[in-house]
Order: sequence, then C-alpha cells, then structure tokens
Amino acid sequence: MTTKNMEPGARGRPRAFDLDQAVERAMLLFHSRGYDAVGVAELGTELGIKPPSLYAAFGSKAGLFERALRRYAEGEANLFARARAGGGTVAEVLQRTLLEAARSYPERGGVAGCLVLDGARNSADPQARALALAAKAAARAAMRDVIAAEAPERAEDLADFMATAMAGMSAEARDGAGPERLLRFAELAGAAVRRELGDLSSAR
Amino acid sequence: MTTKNMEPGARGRPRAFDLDQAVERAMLLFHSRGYDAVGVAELGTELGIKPPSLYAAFGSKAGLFERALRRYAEGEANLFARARAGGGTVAEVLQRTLLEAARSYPERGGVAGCLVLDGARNSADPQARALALAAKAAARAAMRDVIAAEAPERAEDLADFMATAMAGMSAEARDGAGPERLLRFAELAGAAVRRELGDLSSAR
DNA sequence: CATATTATGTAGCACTCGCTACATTTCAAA
DNA sequence: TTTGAAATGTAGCGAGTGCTACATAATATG
Repeated sequence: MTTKNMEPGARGRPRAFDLDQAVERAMLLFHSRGYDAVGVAELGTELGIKPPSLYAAFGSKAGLFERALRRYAEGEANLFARARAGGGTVAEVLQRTLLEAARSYPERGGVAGCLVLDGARNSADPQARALALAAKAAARAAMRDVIAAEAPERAEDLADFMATAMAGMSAEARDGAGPERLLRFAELAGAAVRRELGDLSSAR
Repeated sequence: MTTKNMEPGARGRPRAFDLDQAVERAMLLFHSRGYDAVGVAELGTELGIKPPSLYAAFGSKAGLFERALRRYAEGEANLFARARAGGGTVAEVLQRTLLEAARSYPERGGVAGCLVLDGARNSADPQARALALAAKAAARAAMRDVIAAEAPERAEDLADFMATAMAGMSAEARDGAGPERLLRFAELAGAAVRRELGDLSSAR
C-alpha cells in the first residue's frame, strides 16, 4: 500500500499512513481550537487513522501534541528564527520579529495566534501545559541569547518584554484582531525595544 | 433554615444557599482553571449546591459563568475603573491601569491573570467564549471613551494597545510570571502610551 | 515455506461531561 | 388547613472522553 517512510531495516507490517502528514494535520487542529477541544476521535477521522494506530505511533494524545509542537517550533512559525535570518542589529531583529507576529497571527484558515503560546492554555492536562511551557521557554531562551551578544545586561528583561508582547498579540489574534491592529501594537512595542537598546533613531 | 436573601413577595421554598457567595466561589474556580476545566460536579461540591439547585438558580453552567464574569468586572478586578478613580490625565490613568495589572495578575491563591481575558480561552463552548469576549469589548469601550475625551483621534488605537498589553500580561501571569517581570513590561508599555499621548516627560 | 514483528480494524472499556425527571420538602397566600 | 409555588435530594440520562484488548493482516528474516 505504501512505501513512503520505511526505514531500511524495518520489520513487521508497514505503517499505512504518512507520519509527517498526520503530525501536520494534528498541528493545525490543535492550533485552531486548542489541545483539550480536539478529541482523539476527531484526530482519528481527520488524520485518517484509527485510535490503535494513533497510540502505536505517538503513545498518547499528549505525545502527538509534542510532535505537533516540535514541528511548529522548527518550521515557519518560528518567527524569531525567520527575523534573525534577515540579519541586522538586535533591535532590527526584534522589531522584525514583532512585525512578523503581527502579520502571521491573525486568523487564516481557522488558525490564529501562536500554538506554543495559546495551544494548551487552560488545558486540564498538566502534561500538555508543561509541553507548551517548555517550548515557550526554549523560544524565550533563544531570544535572550541573541540579545545577550549585543546587550548582555538587558537580555533577560528584553526577552521577557518580547515574550509578553507576543503573548498579547497571540491572545488578541485569537479574539479576532486583524493585522492592522496588531501592526500598530508591534510598531509601538518595537519602538520601545529600540529605545531600550539605545537606538535613538526611534524618536518620532 | 435561612432568611438571608429573601425578597418580600417570595413564594415557595426559600433558597438554602447564599447566591452571592456561590457566584463568588464559582468566579474563583473559573478564574483559577478556566471555564472548561471546571465541571458542574465540582462546582456543586465546592459551592455546596447540588446540580438541580444550580440549574434552578443559574439556568446553566454558562449562566453561572456569566454571573461570575459580571461580578468580576464590576468588582475590584476592574483595574481601569480603579485607576480612573485615582484621577489625573489620561496618560496617568492608563499608566496606572498597566501597573495595577502587573501587581494584581501574578498568581495568588491559585488565581492568576484576568478572568475576562483568559477565563474562556480555548473553551469548547461558544457561549462561554462569547460571554468573555463581550465583557472584554465592554472593558475596551470604557477605556476608549475615557481616552476619547482627551485625545479622540488616538482613542481607538490606544484602547487596542492597552487591550493587547493587558492580554500579554494576563497570559504571562498565567504562565507563572511574577510581579517584577510584569512591572517592567508595564513600565515600558506605559512609557509608550505616554509618548503616544504627547507626554514628553517620558524621555528617560 | 515458517516465524517473528509490527500495524490495523473492530469493539468497547471505565470514566466524566452537562444536564434533568421525579418525588419530596418548605414556604406564602387563600 | 388547604392550595400553589419554588427549591431540594436522589438518581441517572445520553453523549463524549482518552485509551486498550484482541484478533487479523502485512511485512522482513530464518
């Protein structure tokens, strides 16, 4: 039936579905409605997998969420990595990160905000909450380290500021905010960051 | 048994529990864990009410949530109303609102963040989400109207900025942020607001 | 071929969800 | 005292939750 993702020394019956594609679809579902609001039954039908296959492949619903989170954080959704790839000073990179958030957080195809920041919010499952918090901590640490290279004494505080600003934009986007509203916030927040980094060109 | 809250022309068997106290406890439960994560069974045991009494008094779980939201928004949790009572310019009121949020959002007794902003986030119940969004819209409108009296052309944008900043602080508080972290954000955000309102004394 | 290994489909587990039917209790009004 | 109204307690509804036992199917290796 399928020979897509078969490793050389694979024994036993081969998997009948595409693992990466399943993780991708699960990621979209978790992102659009949050961890708890997506049940394994729906995951099964939407991924074309039945419960036993899902549990054989991912261990648990939380295991699938972990895979989805990893895929999310390592892909295009890593706004800081994208902004960083554009080069420039730390101030420019942070400003671009905020603007990227303002452009990508608003609802598109039923998906809004950040999966890491809001995907497990209010979840009744401590494991899911812990996974999202860990991913968030990793993202914050990446920002802190980059900031520290240029302004070590401000790295922690600025990373916190960025985390809070992005959490605000993610929440607003989930509540229906469009790009214009978020962009205005991103510009004000970005100006505050530049000022904090001593970039005086931020004076309007 | 009880004659606490009985109206003059009340007929039938009197209510055996204190309605306000029940709403207060429900408010704390919803606030600490979110709407979906608190079940009717737990509400019953925690409020000392059994399901039929709960439904006779509030109509539904969402009806109780609505009462809890109203109590929250009309009480001490209305940070903007509190800041406004302190008088001063619009810039000062907004700055104080942000500082109040930074002081009151961090976890205390198992409760963190804002019930209106995060209490129904990711809820699977559209009614609960709508109630929280309506309460949020009302709070935003109150800020916009007060801003408009002094800076009408900036009222909408500044209200959006405030809403986004407070959503960010609420989310961070729910993720474990303490007052120090939030206060640093509030000060930067407040400086941005003052600058936007033309208060030049914000130059550091 | 036989055998071990892994995945799949059927069916259903124990549990929780929001909610309610029903009889009973407790009150005001007649 | 009777009547009507409203709240309460007992018990449980139908639906959904995450998850799994079990038999079967499909592959690599011997």
